[in-house]
Amino acid sequence: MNYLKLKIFIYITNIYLHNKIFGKLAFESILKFKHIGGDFMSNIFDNLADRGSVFKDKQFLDHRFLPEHLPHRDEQITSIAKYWIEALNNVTPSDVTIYGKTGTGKTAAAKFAMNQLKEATSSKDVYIRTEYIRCTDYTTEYQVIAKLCQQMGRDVPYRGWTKAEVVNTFRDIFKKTAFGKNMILIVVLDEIDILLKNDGDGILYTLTRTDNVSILSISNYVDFKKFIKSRVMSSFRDREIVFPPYGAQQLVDILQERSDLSFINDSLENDVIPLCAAMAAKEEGDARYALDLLRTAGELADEKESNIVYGALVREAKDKIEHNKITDLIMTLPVQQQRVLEAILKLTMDKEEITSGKLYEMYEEVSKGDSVSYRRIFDFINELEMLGIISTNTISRGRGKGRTNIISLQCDNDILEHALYST
DNA sequence: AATCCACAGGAAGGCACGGTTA
DNA sequence: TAACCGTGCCTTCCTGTGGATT
Repeated sequence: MNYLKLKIFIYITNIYLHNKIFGKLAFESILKFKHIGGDFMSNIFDNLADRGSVFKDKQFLDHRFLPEHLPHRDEQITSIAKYWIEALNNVTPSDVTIYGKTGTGKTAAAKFAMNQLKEATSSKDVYIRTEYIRCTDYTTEYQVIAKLCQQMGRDVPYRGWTKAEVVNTFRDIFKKTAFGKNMILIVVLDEIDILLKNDGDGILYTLTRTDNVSILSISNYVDFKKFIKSRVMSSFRDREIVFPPYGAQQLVDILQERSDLSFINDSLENDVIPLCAAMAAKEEGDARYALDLLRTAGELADEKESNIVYGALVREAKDKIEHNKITDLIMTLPVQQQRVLEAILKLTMDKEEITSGKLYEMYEEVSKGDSVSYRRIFDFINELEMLGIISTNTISRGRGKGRTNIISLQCDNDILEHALYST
């Protein structure tokens, strides 16, 4: 195992050095060439930039871009504001939970509300702080609290201290605030389900038991509360706000607004936006996906040196996005999980029905001695299912035949094969 | 209704690694 | 330096369970 890690390290080091040496050489030669050539050759970046584009400014199509106005989310934002308004009267607001599938504007709405609150605070005599934390980046209680301390100006190492020390440092912030006023802290925990699944409900226990802290949790799943034990649940009395998926017409409105900002006038054919909206509406009203489609279609138009975006490009963009999404996902998976996929792929090609037991046999064969336990593979299977690469169906075949999972691939064989063996 | 298989899946703990503190 | 601590990755051990068959 250590040997393997060493090998990977050497491999990465080689790539790094290779890039460093040859990358530098190539870069220098370009510089030199330009110097010698004078007017003969202009800068390569200018050349690329000079080529026509359907875009004015792509950044508005990024799902992270926060527009000044969020279409069709007024109701939800108002709900958040109704709870948070307490803070302006120097009362800690109640905890709020936001549910909704991906791309329903949860994060945008929360950030929007944060900004609005900040504006409202400036004219009032209160001290309110809002902190946003994405739980995919900070996956344990320790990390979240440490991050909160850091954002509020306390130097906390990201390892080495006990949990209690960090929590005490965090609580200490509330004791001495600069202005002699007590501070109200609103913590936005985005994708909290990941944190709870990973590290249990300790974070909620700590935060709910700290005075003047209000939590806004954002979750993709309605049932994330199953991770919260009753001792914590009793002090986490939250108000729930649901973000329904966008309908096709609502997506059209969103896309229209963004495309006016990002595309050159008249570069979109009439059917492009409705098509993106319809496709994304099928994907559970995912606005992020709709924006991706539109941007990728535009990029394809640039690639083909077309000065308009037309319907067929949207369909092409769809394939490209799917393909890239799966390939990226698989290539960044840990080695053992890739082996599980390899085993599933082999069994699929043999047209065998894949049960957990059979899969483990094949996995052991694939990994040639360097294998992990069955229990571990079982967790991998669940993780792969969460990622949507495979699907499982638990069935029971009765006396003498037992209960098992039937596993099947959810993505195209060829894409998987390509992604697995190209690394 | 009882039975029984092949697992599912929870709990707990080991270990290496990278960090801090005294 | 030794003694701690959090964390990711993994194993071991264990109990729970759906439903066709008996």
